This record gives sequence, C-alpha cells and structure tokens, in this order.
Amino acid sequence: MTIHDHSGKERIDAVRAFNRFYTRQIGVLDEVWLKSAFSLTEARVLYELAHHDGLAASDLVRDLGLDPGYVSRLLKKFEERGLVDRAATEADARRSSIALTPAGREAFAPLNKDSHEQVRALLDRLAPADQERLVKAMRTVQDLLGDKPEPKVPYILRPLRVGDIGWITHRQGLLYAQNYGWDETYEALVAEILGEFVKTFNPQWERGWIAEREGEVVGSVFVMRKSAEVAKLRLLYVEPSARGLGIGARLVDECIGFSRAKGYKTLTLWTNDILGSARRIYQAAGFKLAEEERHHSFGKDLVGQTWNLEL
Amino acid sequence: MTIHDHSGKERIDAVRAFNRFYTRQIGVLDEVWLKSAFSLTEARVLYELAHHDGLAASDLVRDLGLDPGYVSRLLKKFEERGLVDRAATEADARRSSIALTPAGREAFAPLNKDSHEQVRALLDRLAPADQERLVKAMRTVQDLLGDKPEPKVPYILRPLRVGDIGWITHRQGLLYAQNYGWDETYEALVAEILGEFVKTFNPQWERGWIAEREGEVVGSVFVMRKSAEVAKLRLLYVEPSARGLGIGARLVDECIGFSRAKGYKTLTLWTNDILGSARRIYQAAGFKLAEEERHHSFGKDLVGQTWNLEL
DNA sequence: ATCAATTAGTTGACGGAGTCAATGAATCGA
DNA sequence: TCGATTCATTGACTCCGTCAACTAATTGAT
Repeated sequence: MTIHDHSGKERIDAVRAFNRFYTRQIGVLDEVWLKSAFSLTEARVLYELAHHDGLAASDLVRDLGLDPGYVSRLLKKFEERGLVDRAATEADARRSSIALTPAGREAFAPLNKDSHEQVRALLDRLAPADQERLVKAMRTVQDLLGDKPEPKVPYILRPLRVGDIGWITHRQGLLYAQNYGWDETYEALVAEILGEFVKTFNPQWERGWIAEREGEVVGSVFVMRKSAEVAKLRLLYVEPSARGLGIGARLVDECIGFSRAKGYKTLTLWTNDILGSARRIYQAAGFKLAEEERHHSFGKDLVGQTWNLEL
Repeated sequence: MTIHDHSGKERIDAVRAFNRFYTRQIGVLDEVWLKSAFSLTEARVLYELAHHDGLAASDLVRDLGLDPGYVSRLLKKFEERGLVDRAATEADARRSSIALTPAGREAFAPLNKDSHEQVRALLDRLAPADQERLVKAMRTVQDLLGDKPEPKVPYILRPLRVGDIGWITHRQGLLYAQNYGWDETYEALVAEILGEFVKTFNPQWERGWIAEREGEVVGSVFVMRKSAEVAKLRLLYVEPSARGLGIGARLVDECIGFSRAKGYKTLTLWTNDILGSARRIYQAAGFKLAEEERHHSFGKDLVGQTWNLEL
C-alpha cells in the first residue's frame, strides 16, 4: 500500500514494458498450438466455435480481429475436413451459422487439454496465494482495458461484514490525507469510532451501510444512537472513482429512512466546511446548518459544522 | 474486497481467458507498427537495439524468442539499409556486437513515438486512479510470471504511515475470520487499539513497525506502554503469503530491542493458544508463559495466554 | 417502393514472415 | 586434444495473412 506518484510518462513506459513482456509470454504459450495440426489462428477459431454456439463468420472476424477472406478460406478447409457444419440462418440469408461437428470437437479436445495443462504448469510454479494475486491482477487489467459494459446495477448497498471497518478506516485515512492534508489522527479517529460502533452495536438503534460496486467497497455511512431522540449520521464517504452515481445521496437517504422508522426525532451530523460535495448532499436532503465552530484537528485549522434534520 | 474462492480449474480458465484477451489486445496495439515500414518483429528488434548496447544476434534470439536464421537475415537487411553496425567482438570471434547507427535511431524514433502516443491514448481513457490500478496490476502479473530475481531485500521495516492502521485492521479482521472463525468484534478490537495508539502516541515510549515487501504491507507489530516498567507487544501479524521469511521473528526482535533501549524491565504480551506459529516465535525469542485463562471472545471459546520476557 | 449504402461472405493473386535443416567456424570442457 | 556446444549464416520452402475485386442480401433514407 504505497502511494506511487507516476508521471504520465512512467505509466506509459510501464504499460509498454508490460506489452513487450506479454508479447513474449504469449509467444511461449502459443508454442503449444504449433505442435498441433492447427495454426495459432485456427486454434483460436476452434476455441471460439467450441465455446459459443451459432457464430457467423463475421463474428469471428470481429472477435478475433482477423481478415474476412482468411476466415472464409479457413472455414472452408474446416468444412472439407468435416470439422464444422455451416447452416444458413433464416433471418439473414447472407450469414451462416457455424458449429463444430462431433469430429470437430474431437479434434479440438486435445488442443484444449494441452493448453489447459500448460497453464496449470505455469500456475503450479506459484504459491496458491500468488496464483490468486495473479488471477486478480489479470482480471483488473482485463476490466480496465476491456469494453466495460456499464454494470446494470451500478452499485448495491449491503450491511457490514468482517473486514469492512478496517477497509473504510484505511481508505478514509488515505483520502483525507491526500486531498486535505489531514494527518494520521483522522484515521485514528475513524478507527476508534468504528471499533466502538461494532463493539457496542445494537441493531435496534444503529446501522451501517456499505456501497459496493463490482465487488469493491465504494462508499459507506453509519447511523449511531446519540440519545433516545437523536440519531447521528457519521462517516459518510464515497470513493472518488464512484462519484456522480448518486451513491452519497442514496446513503444519506437510507440513514434518514432508518432514523424515521426507528422513531428518532432528529438526525444530526458533524462535518467540516471544506467538504463541499458532502455539504451539498446534506443540504439537498433537507439538513439545516445549526452551528459552526473553529477547531484545530488532524493537523489543520478547520471549521466544524453541525447540521440537523428534523424527522 | 470480496473473498474469491478459486478452484484450480477456475484459476486456469481465468488465466486462459486473460491470454485470449491480451492476444487480441496486443493485436490491436501492434497495428501501429503495420503502418510503418517495419514488421512487428523488426520493430521489436529495433526496440531492443535502441535500449540495450552491445547486443549480439543470439541475445535477440533468446530475449525475443525468434528463429536464429530469421534474425540473421533481418540484421543483414538492416545493415544493408544502413540502420545497424555490426562489429566482431574481441572476446569471441563468432559473436558480433550490434548497434543502431544514427540513421537507425532516426528510423526508430517515429515508431517509438507512435507507440508511445498510442499507449497514452489508451491510458487517457481511464481515470488517473484507474491508470494507477492498471499499472500496478500489470506489474503484479509481470513480477509473478517473470523470472523473479528474488528481491534482494525480501522485506523492509518502516514506521507507520497514514492508511496503515486501517489496512492492518482490515487484514487482521479478515485473516482471523477466515482462519479461526472469529467474528467482527475482533476487527473492532484491533480498530480501537490502533486508534487509541495513534491518538495517544508517544514516540518516547511506544512504536509500531510495518513490514513491507515490494510495496505491499505484509506484517506489523506494536510496542505500547503499559507502565513505567512494563512494555506490551501487541498485534503481531504476518501475511500468509509472506511467511517463512523470518518476518515475524524479526518484528519481535525489534520490539525486544526497542523495549530494552527504552529501559523497560519487562516485555509482556497476550495471545491465544490456537495461534501456534506466533507462540513458536515468542518461545524462540525467550518469552515465558506466565498465565493462562479461558475466555469467550470474538464468538469463540478461547484460551488466552500471557507471556513475559524479562529484559 | 426504390435505390444507394452497408454488411456478409467468397475468391484470386500475392508477398514475405517465419520455419527447418544443413553447414562452417569458434569456443568450451573433460 | 577431441567431441560437444554455441554463434551465425544460408538455401529452400511453407503457408499465414493481406489486399482488392466481386456477388448477394439487407438496411435505411426519401
């Protein structure tokens, strides 16, 4: 968990280095195919056909980035060898839907197995924990570079789980340090608040929400009991990468709804005036500024604000 | 932050999916070269020559995984075009050391620039934070798959930084939940201890150490002041992926050294009997078991142990 | 309903990227 | 010293993949 400070150039060089590295890596991995009766591209086509039904030639051209003429000839050869069947589609007489024949599957199976075994051997050289890191890193690369189909559900809210309060402490500590220069005592405060919250947690009166997006924690908020009539909204935060999705407003809404349902009379919160985007959310939700006071905390001179919402 | 549970097959499939994905990705990236007067392989060779001095043909064959005959012809063509110079080496009359001529550098420059710009465009589509994630993930893949020159310094110790206590809380909470089934109150305890520690931190009497390996936190430990004569070692932990490097013992040693230097008479610690690997470290360091008591904590019936070391 | 523009697929012609095997020369090693 | 290995070159060849021209079906704009 270090804070790298990459200039654009360093990042670009790092990506280019990775491309060179993986070009080589793929070259090694592809040697498996060369032993077989199929060329690398033929193998790629077979793979696609084995894993997707009803593909047309144009799909292969698009998905694998190949030349149409080459694919045409390649499929013709496959058909002659009895590896694939082509059937014209009813909807579009130009397209034909291609499928592996049993013989095609039989020819593909050993290829597939070899490739599988080769990757297994590659992974076996790594400790299980490293295998996991590898897979996760690859998935990250793929997610970032691939065409992200904007997640249908942009985010979900869920209750707290083990690991959450540490993670929230970590992220909030870093974010406020980076953005506002707050020192480590802010992180310490978050840790204490959350530790205390979990230890004395009473689901009747209190609750925490985690906003999660594609498996990553991207925000959170807590309602804590201040007195029988007053609930306190605390530690609202949304990851910079997930802003603009309305997560902050949604989290505040949940707090308001919960507080009302539990019979609190007032929902209060404490924040600092420099946190502008949070303030806008509170205002939009109907909170009124009740009090302001200067204070020195987290290594900075700040202006604290108390906001209240009558429920 | 989800807990993935990969069987071997899933991991293998994930790696293969990544290979297919990146094969395609590289295909797209390589289109830059195709516009130029050089083939992809020629461009790769030029890149190597531009970035390393005194290469021999055999080095190119090895590093880029090419056919010797092909490289020979390729270099011959380059030489004819005046792009490279070949000079026989004194040490070995078979080898010749290859270098780009000024004309060669001039021919390579635009290629290199195009590639650079292309990657820049790729990165510009991502938010800065995502660029950072991408670079980090690529580096992880490269480190894991490349011939790892086992890091000369397998780990370093450093003082606490912002973000650490949250991270430690997060990791300890997850690890003990996964391995021993402890509930969220353990994570809460860690959060409170660390929050309190930072808030009341007195460098004269207390200290924390972070073990870091290749930029990742892999362990930590704290010495806290219990009384004028007694120091307490707390929250020792080492990531499973970093065990066997002696990090745990080293962290305990640091604690002992610090406590001695500060004039404490006793170093004490509290642990649970199920934590076997930690116990072995304490015993090896000279700690003596002083007390045992049953207790119910973290959702489990446990046997707590107090160990002491007279300094 | 019509016609231009687009898309799916085919075919011929071609180039040259990359492979394979044989060879010579220098070096290493037991 | 002599066989084995390494570096580099060359001839011969394959076939992968590109490019352009073409047909046929479909789409879409008017």
